[in-house]
Amino acid sequence: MVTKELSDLSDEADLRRADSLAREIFSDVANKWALLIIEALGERTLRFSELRDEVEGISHKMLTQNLRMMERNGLAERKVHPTVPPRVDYTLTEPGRALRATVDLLCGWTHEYFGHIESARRRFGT
Amino acid sequence: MVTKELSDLSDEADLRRADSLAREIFSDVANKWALLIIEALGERTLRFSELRDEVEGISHKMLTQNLRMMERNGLAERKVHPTVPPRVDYTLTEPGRALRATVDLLCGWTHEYFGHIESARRRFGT
DNA sequence: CCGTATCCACCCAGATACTG
DNA sequence: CAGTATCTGGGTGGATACGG
Repeated sequence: MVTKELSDLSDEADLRRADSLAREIFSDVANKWALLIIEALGERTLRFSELRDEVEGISHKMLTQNLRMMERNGLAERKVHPTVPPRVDYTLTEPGRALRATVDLLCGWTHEYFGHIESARRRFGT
Repeated sequence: MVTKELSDLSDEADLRRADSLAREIFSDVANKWALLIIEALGERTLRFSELRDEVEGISHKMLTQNLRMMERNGLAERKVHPTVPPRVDYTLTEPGRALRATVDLLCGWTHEYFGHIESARRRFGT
């Protein structure tokens, strides 16, 4: 790394930066569309339009926006085929696949506790 | 269950309802504040004000809002002590603790891939 | 201390239209 | 087909105030 002379002060600064970066990553990832896209991609590679069909209810805009975010964070790889009509494929990278494992767990949880939640809501009064 | 005579049609209807319910639960849970609150609660039981301090940056409003949601879905239990000043304790229920296990994994992921993400961003150009 | 209600500024997401 | 830009309404969350 660069410029690491005054260890005490810069260590604290590093911690703060790391913290804020961690929170930023968390915010990026902990949102419904991102997680649904990751789940949709799974092991496959899909084109933009296939993803659009796969992730029910997502708009063109939200899809591109989240795909950019995922590319930026190195979660997905974007491969452009210079054909006509154009074709763009998206695939999860290794970090993306690791993240998907946790998303799978979340989906599993939803399935497992579906009944609990339904009845909890009834007790609560919808 | 009630009113289940015409099996074919109501089965389809059930699937649709189950699906929309699943998506609703997913949306409830897949949001940054909910996940951070769950993580903050952990095994402990905390009062409202302690949670407020623990979950950095959350507003009074967002905290109550998410806690209500979690109570409604049976993820957390709310215990009011009729003292003065009032005191309200929150604890994760069993479903909530199960969910926390997946959140822990997500946090672990963030920590593990921190470096990957940082460098991916540099490659991308911030 | 905890909860709710009101107000309002801001952001976000959808719609639309246009490029390559 | 995929991506970008612009516009706009409605939702969202912060601030504030007040009640239990």
